[in-house]
Amino acid sequence: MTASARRGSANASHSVDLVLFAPRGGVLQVLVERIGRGGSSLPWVAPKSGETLALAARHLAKRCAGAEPGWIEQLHAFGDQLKHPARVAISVGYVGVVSGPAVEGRASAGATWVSVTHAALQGRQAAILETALDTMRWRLDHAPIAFKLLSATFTLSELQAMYELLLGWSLHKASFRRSLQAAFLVEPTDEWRSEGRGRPAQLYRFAPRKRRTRRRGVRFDLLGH
Amino acid sequence: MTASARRGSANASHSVDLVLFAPRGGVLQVLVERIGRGGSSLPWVAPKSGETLALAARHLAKRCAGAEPGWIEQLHAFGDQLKHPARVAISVGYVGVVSGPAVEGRASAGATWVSVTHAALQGRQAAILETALDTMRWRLDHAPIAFKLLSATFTLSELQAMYELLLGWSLHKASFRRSLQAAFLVEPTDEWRSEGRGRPAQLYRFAPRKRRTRRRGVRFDLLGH
DNA sequence: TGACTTTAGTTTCGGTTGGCTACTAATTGC
DNA sequence: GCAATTAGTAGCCAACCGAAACTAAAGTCA
Repeated sequence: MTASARRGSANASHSVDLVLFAPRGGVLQVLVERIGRGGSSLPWVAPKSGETLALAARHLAKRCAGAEPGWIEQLHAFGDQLKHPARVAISVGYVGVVSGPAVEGRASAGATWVSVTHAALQGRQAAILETALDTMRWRLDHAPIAFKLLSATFTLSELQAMYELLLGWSLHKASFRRSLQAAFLVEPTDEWRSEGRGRPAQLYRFAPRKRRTRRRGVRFDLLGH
Repeated sequence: MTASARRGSANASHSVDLVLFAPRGGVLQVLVERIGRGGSSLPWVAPKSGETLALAARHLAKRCAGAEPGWIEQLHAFGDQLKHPARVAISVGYVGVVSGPAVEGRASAGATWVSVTHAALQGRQAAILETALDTMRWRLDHAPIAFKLLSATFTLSELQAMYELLLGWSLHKASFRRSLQAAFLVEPTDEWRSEGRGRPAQLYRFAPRKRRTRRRGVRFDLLGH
């Protein structure tokens, strides 16, 4: 199936563009399609009439990555940068994450996993990628994105490493574990995993317990980005 | 000018829908247009070709409210609820705030300010309003929305009252002032204002000083909304 | 005049959070 | 046995934050 065949009408009014992130080889990578000489494009689709945006994005993700995204969310509508491969008036950006066996090897025909710093996107899609990275990183505090990228049971070091990979900076071990425990998000299993060197690590599972949400005051320190 | 005349083609591909908030009479109100019997609609427009989304939203706000919004921001693209007055495939939602003399009296022909709890919106526009309220409240921590709704100089009690009106709950006076001072956001003028009863209040102006942004750890306590 | 009310603004206390250093624990490799 | 490596914990300290209680300056009214 060619790229143009699966995109439907060439003069569609809008597109759904997908930024799909995956942890690969210890770095954060993004799925792009090669176009032209040296350039690349985000996967995109012109939704069929009657198909919801969210569903179109999920289908696109499944088709490109070969697996359901563990988390996916809409960013914005992008229309202020003109340059876009589909030449549509507006593009609705989605960001998602995916992991697992389907992501480990090479991507399917036409698609490639590349480091987020090496995605040669232009115009509107460059803006979409930038927004996607920002949004995913601050959504880490609000949605269990990192948990969805791990197996059902995992060590706390794996969890921390996943957060660090997604955030792009390192975290403090003791603080990480303390606030994790305080939030009642994980519960220990009675299994331990030995990874060769070093002390074996206990396995945990994601088991959030509902907590009362305290009403906070105004956080002036965050004002002005 | 009729509503249909200023909206351009009836079979446009997408619309820009605006949720405009204003502090009026001590409560938060939203600008709606009366349609049909008892129902109402958010102001919306079908952007001209070549007009950016952001600009279309700003022009719409100026036209409906008679003043430039102090803050305006895109929400999402909404397409999953079908019911919408423009019958377009997708609607790009914007949220903004406005205040001042143009907002004090009655709104211009066709438009009405109503309490956010009494806006009789349906389908897609009901979802847009709900998202707008959440996003605006959430953005209070990050953008100087409340400051833009006040005069150039204001008392700290006025500022706190504005935050409380926008948030919908009350704040603690001492904590509010302490974190405000710590963030170096305001500076005192040498003017004082007496409002009849009680001690006169000192006037402040919004004068943010750039601060180093400290890198935080992961906030597990926020996870799961 | 002087007590009372109203609004502005500050001080102090105590609990919670979160970064950091330094520690203990268990395993592999030599 | 001993160093290296990874897992996990303890405790200190500074920052933050909600609350109560305080002082300060104006108007109201007997």
